[in-house]
Amino acid sequence: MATLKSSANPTARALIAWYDRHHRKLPWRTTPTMAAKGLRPDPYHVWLSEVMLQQTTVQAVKAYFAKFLSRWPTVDDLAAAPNEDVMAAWAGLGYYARARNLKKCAEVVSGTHGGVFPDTEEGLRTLPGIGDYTAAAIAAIAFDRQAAVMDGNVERVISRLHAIDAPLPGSKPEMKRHVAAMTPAERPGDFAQAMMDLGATICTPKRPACALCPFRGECLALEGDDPERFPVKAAKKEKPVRQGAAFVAVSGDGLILLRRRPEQGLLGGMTEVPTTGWTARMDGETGVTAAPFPAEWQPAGTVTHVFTHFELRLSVYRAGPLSLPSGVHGFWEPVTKLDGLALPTVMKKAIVQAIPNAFPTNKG
DNA sequence: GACGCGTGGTC
DNA sequence: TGACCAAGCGT
Repeated sequence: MATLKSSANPTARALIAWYDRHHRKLPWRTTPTMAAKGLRPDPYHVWLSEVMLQQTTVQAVKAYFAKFLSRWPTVDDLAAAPNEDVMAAWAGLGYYARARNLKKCAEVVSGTHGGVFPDTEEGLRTLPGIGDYTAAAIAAIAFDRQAAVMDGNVERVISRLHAIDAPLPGSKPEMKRHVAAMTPAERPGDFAQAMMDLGATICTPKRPACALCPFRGECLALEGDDPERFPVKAAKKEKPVRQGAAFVAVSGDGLILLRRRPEQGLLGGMTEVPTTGWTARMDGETGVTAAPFPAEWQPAGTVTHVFTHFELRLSVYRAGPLSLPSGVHGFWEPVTKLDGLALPTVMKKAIVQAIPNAFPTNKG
């Protein structure tokens, strides 16, 4: 793993030297040694990991990455998979539009590009679910392109390095210019991953380990003695509380009533138990009177779940064992086979509230 | 440019 | 313990 040529800027050289010693070993990566020899990671692996990592921690992604690769070893396999299988495999990871776009993207790459990913930032940028960050990351990491990669980690590093007082997201273009100016022609993929590793392990949001940082001699935020002040961000809005009811109906032979949510919007395309609308106030029609069918609905407690932009308090009602009512919208599934379904976490919570042992393999 | 969009970990 | 945050994207 040769250090960068002296023609590269000294900041990038210092970072790459740090990365060669301290890089994280992750399942979707090749080592710097391999990268330096020109060995590239599989673009399918890079793409899959990058999409999963959007707003999601490395720890949470690892198991999902392994499961997807095991089940769909190539982009063609994923393209050929049923939507429902992909949504079920993604269940629990959140931001389900990513899974819908993942499937669409696989279909385009497999059907239109012969199973080969575009090898430029511009080409990648046209694919579903691939935005500015992901296009640059795949281009740099998988195809050795000199692309400026900027995610939340990089924003933090850059904002501190230059002590940028202007708040995000307005300051993004300025930061992007700094990243582009730093990015070397040699090993741009390792440079990008090094910036992100630095942000994740040294230049952390709280209590950064500045003494160990390869930029400690040139960091303006450290010089100003308060690195934690950066990045400056616009104030965020407070989260409203919404309320609703969820109905867990179980038949005499152990079937539970489920529905599929609309493709668009919150939890789009995922499976749910019947619920009322989720509104600011619990009034009139939003209570037990809005059950999917008449039955002796018993209160089973409440579940609280925090989404990105609101907090949900669900009153859970249970009915059963009962004989299957007719004319009910939805489908009935064995309570013993819920694990294979596309149930988002909030719905698992509601089901567990009514049926404590519904997911015996999970904590509960 | 602002908003909608999940979840689990951390302190 | 509640607030913050994590390899953002689409509209």
